[in-house]
Amino acid sequence: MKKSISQATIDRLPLYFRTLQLVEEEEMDIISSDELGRRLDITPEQIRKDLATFGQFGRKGIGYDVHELKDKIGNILGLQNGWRLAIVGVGHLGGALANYVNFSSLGFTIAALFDNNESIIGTTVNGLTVNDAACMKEVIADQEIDIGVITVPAAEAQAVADLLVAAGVKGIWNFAPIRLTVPPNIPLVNEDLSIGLGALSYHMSQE
Amino acid sequence: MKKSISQATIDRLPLYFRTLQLVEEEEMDIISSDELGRRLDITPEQIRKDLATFGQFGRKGIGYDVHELKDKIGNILGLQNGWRLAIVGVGHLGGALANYVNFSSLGFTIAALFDNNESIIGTTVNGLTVNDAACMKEVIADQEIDIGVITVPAAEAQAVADLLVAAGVKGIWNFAPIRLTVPPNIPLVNEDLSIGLGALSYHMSQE
DNA sequence: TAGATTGTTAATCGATTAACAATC
DNA sequence: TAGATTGTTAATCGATTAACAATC
Repeated sequence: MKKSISQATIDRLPLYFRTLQLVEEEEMDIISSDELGRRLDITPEQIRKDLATFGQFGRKGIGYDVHELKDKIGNILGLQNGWRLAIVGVGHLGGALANYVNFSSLGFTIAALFDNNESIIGTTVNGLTVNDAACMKEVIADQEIDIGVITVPAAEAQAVADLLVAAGVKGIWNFAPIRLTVPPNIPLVNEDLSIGLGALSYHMSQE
Repeated sequence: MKKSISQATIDRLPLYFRTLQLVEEEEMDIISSDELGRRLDITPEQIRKDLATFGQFGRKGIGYDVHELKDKIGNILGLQNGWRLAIVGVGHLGGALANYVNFSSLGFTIAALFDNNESIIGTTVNGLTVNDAACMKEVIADQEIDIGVITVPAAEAQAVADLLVAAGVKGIWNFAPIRLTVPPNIPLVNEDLSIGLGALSYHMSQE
């Protein structure tokens, strides 16, 4: 299972997947690495190299079957698992994510919300009632949650991560701007907005 | 001006900056690359290499002056410019960003909001009145906006980018899941949530 | 002096790009 | 057959890691 695929390759797969979804809606049946690359600003060689990591998906002289390639990439990414998410911290960002529609097109379901603020617990966001964070263990088991999304302040994030791991989530998506420590078998992805904004500022200063 | 610093290095600078801010609050005056690396899960060699790209900031046998290094990195990132942001698209995500507090600690100011939805125009979010997107050019000039933040649906994102560029913004931070085309002198950073979520799903599927 | 730690050069590792045979 | 396009190997490029002299 440990084939050591480069993170750069993995990070491009969702882009391929999303573009293939769009291409599918345009009712194209075949696409070349050239056309896919043109749409994503990625070289066709790079795309063929990425795909070759996982097998042979195309036909020489023809290109790739759009439906088939989309499904294959979806399977590589594990989207068929239909992962269920719980958002911990229903502030502005957590609330926005609870309403984010693009998740469902990738096969994810937001299935539970948590907060520890009395004035937020019990309210309804996008059809889901906000649970008391104290009930995390039961609700996560009950709702068969796979992924914990952390949108609490940095100071509380590690404690929330610990609770989520104890409750049995299989992965963590962290929006708090802090390094978390989790067991090595629990994948963790950090979404750090200050990196992008900082990089933008840097490039704007170079002109 | 084109020294071609690696993007990987640039992306780590905001992490260094933020950690130095925290260390400063702890009233530490000196920090070693070892300690900084421990806090960020980055090797000390990597940190010294990154910093060496921009000059000599430390003292052999001693370490780095926390205040001085923080200021130097802030200047490299251009944070002293006090960039002013405008958010276009005050839906859930745009609204969340408008309320996001971490921006100000990096020296950014959210100075204008835009939408084209009649029922949102004129409302107040975090103390700012939402402007009609039709007035973008005047408001952006008036408010001296530097950065346009795009939080509209993918289908509208390119048109918004064109408007922002025409209005004179110096950089674009794009949250719409689509590749935008902007003039080469306008830095563009894409914030694509499906990459992180896709990568998380991939890693969870490998266990 | 001994210990600590930087800045920098050299070595290694890994990712991207180029080239092209295979083949539809 | 001629043109198109993949899959894969080789070449290049760039980033990280290791090592260590300089020096506080």
